[in-house]
Amino acid sequence: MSFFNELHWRGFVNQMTHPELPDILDKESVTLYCGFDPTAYSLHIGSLLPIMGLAHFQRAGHTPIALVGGGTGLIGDPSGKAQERTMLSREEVEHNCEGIRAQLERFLDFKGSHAAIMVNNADWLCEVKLLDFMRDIGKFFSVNALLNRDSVRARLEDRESGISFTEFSYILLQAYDYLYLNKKYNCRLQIGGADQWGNIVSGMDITRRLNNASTFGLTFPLVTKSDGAKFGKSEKGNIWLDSTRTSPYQFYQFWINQADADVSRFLRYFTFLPETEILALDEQIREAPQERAAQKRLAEEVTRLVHGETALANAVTASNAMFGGDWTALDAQTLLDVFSEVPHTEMPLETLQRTELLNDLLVHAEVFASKGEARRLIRNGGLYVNNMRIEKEDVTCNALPLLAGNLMVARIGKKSYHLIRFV
RNA sequence: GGUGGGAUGCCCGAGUGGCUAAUGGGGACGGGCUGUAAACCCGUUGGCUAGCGCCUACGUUGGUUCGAAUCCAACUCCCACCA
Repeated sequence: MSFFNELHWRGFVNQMTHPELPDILDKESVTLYCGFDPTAYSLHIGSLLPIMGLAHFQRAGHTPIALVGGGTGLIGDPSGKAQERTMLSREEVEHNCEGIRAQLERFLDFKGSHAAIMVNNADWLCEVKLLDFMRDIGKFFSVNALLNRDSVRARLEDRESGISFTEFSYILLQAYDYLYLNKKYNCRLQIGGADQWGNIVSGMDITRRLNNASTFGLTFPLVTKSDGAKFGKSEKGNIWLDSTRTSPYQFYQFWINQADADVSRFLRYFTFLPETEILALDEQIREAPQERAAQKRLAEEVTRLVHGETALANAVTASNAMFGGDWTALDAQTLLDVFSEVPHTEMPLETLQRTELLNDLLVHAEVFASKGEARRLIRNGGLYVNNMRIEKEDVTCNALPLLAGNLMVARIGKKSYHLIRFV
């Protein structure tokens, strides 16, 4: 399969600027770039598709440039944003850049003949002189055209939020990036999410005029879910790539829980598995959906890619223990490992001895916000301690044996665990 | 600036003197079924209490009344129409 056909088959192609782009990509080695906003210290899985995109290009012999938006991040891209954003301080942006730069480095190969390049647009955007910029770049942008852009027009029509000149001018900066990278690295392709189309086209336009170079653009689709909910969010918030924000266990669980209707698409997007293997997994989902072979494989591949082999192994062990396995006989260290992901309270052993009712203890450990809540849950049959369902509301603490001498594991419902450790 | 309307529990939204911790819907949580799914069914959804019950709550502050989310007054904020 040709490289472009593979991209297409995987569903990476939303729009492209030239119909001849597939040919060029199959015949020549191209330098391309994709930008990442430093809105936080970590990327979340919304950035995973463009990252995979860059990696695919590199594997096919093209040279990827990962651009960290240290300059544009000071302004803020209005694309797809209903409201003016709060500006981040220079220090925050700089700090965020360091974080996402370190993450991006894990996905690309910075050695070899098509070594990836990492750049930060603060390096050139911060050097540009205002009047030069307005004369050299601004002259080529028609305000009439800018006003017609979706991202701008939506904000103009909404009198409540409006748009500041700062965000209005954002597109010029991103266009300038393309111009700069074209000149310096002969970068000829920009890729990005579907919302980046306008920014990409503007960059191509200015590059054609000023560098007299013909360049290309390609966008990826917006990742959607079959139930209409936003991809990449759990009830607890964003799924981050940083293991301190979203633990490898939670990350693994996020993928395990994807719907049958989505998993095939996500395997194409977020793994490097070859077509034959993905088609085989599609088949298994049809034949034996209850096995969830595709979800397991998806979770395994993506967790390994983002967090590495060891973290994956731990996530799998913890998952197996929490869903089905009998962990009550495990020794203290293994228990602590398995439950290292779950909320966890330490309290003195004497608190246990002084507290009579289990309810009071669990409220004390902040497993429940109030005794009423605890009672309600027990009444509904949703509380388990050390893997045993609590049947009565007035169970006393001393009726329950501790695990490994000093541990108590409370479970609410099927999935929510809390570890209490007595010291 | 003028005139009208509104503010209720996580959200929407009923209630217009006692039967109202407050109908209903959504969401959330739990149970059942199942595949750690979807759909569906059931339950729970202010605090303390084993329970009787007690306390706190209907924008804020006062008032009328045996009794107020409900009536009155002032204040704060929102919305609509007019200028």
